[in-house]
Amino acid sequence: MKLTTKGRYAVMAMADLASNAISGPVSLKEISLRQNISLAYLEQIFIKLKNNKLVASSRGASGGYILERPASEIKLSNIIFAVDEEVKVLNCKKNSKRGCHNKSTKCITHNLWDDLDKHINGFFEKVKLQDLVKQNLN
Amino acid sequence: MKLTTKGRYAVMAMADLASNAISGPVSLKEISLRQNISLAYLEQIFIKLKNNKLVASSRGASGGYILERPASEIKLSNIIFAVDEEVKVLNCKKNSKRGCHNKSTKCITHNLWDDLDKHINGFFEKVKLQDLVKQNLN
DNA sequence: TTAATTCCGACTATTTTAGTAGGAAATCTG
DNA sequence: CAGATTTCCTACTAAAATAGTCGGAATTAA
Repeated sequence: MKLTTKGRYAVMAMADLASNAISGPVSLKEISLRQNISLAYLEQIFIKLKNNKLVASSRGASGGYILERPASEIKLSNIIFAVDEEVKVLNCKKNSKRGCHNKSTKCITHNLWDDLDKHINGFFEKVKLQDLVKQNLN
Repeated sequence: MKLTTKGRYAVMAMADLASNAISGPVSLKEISLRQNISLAYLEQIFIKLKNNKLVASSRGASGGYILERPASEIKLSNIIFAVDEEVKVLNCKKNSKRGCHNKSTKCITHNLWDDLDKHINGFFEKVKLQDLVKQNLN
C-alpha cells in the first residue's frame, strides 16, 4: 500500500462521482473544476480506475464516468490499490543487496513493516466510498 | 509521519544498539557492518537521533553511541519522528493552490488522511524498542 | 459536421530519497 | 606526544519517484 497524492486524488474523484453521477455520467472536466485537479492527470487516474472495474466510461459528447458498483460496495482500499499499485510500504526484498536477503542477518524490522502494512490496509478496508459521501453531507 | 528506508534504518540501528551497547558505546562502524548500512549515511541518521535525545555519543577512539534511555522507554514513534521529521502522511495544506484551501471546495478526504495519520502513529506509539529486541531473540 | 469527450503514449519538470565526499574536532591508546 | 579512531559537520550528487504536461486519435451525442 503506497500513499501518494495520486491515491488521494483518486479517492476525491471517486467521492465526487458518487455524489454527482446520480443520473448519467460525469465528465472529468467537471471533476477537474470541482476538485481542482488537472484534467490530464485525472485522465491517467481514471484509466486505472477503469481497468480495475471501479468505474465505467462512455465516450463522446456528454459522455463521462459512472461508478461501476454502488458506493456502498467500493472499499477505499480498492481505489488506492487501483492507482498506486504497490502493496508494500517498504519492501525489504526489493533490493537484493540490502535488507533481509539471508537468514543470519535477518532484518530485525521485517515483521514490523509487514504488520504496519496490514494495519494500514485494514484501515482502508473498513471504509467504504459511501461512508465518505455521507460524511460530506454534514 | 513519513515512512522511508531512513526510518527503517534508524529502527534497525537502534535495535542493534539496544542489543549491543550493553557495556560501553558501540561505534557506527560496527553497526554499519552488522546491519549493512553505509557508515556516512548512519552518521546522518545518528545526528538526528542524538538531537532528539534518543542516543548519547562519546567521541574519539573507542567512542560510539549508547541509548540515552532504556529500550523499554523508547517508542518506535520517537525514532521515526526523529529521523523523518514530518508528521503528516499527506498534508492538504502544504500547497496553497490545491487541496482544502477554502471552505466551499473543502477537500472531502481531509479528515480521512488525518485519521489515517493517527492510525499509523498509534501503531508506532504502542511498540517499544524493547519489544523488537525481545522478538529478535526468538 | 462539430464539439465534447475518453483514450493513449510519450515526454518532462520537480521533489524526495538515498547516498557520497572531504575534512575538522575530539579522544583514547601506546 | 603521535597516531588511530571516532564523532561531527557541511555540502554536494545520483537515482528514483512523483506529479504532472502535451499532442493527437477515436468515439459519440447533438
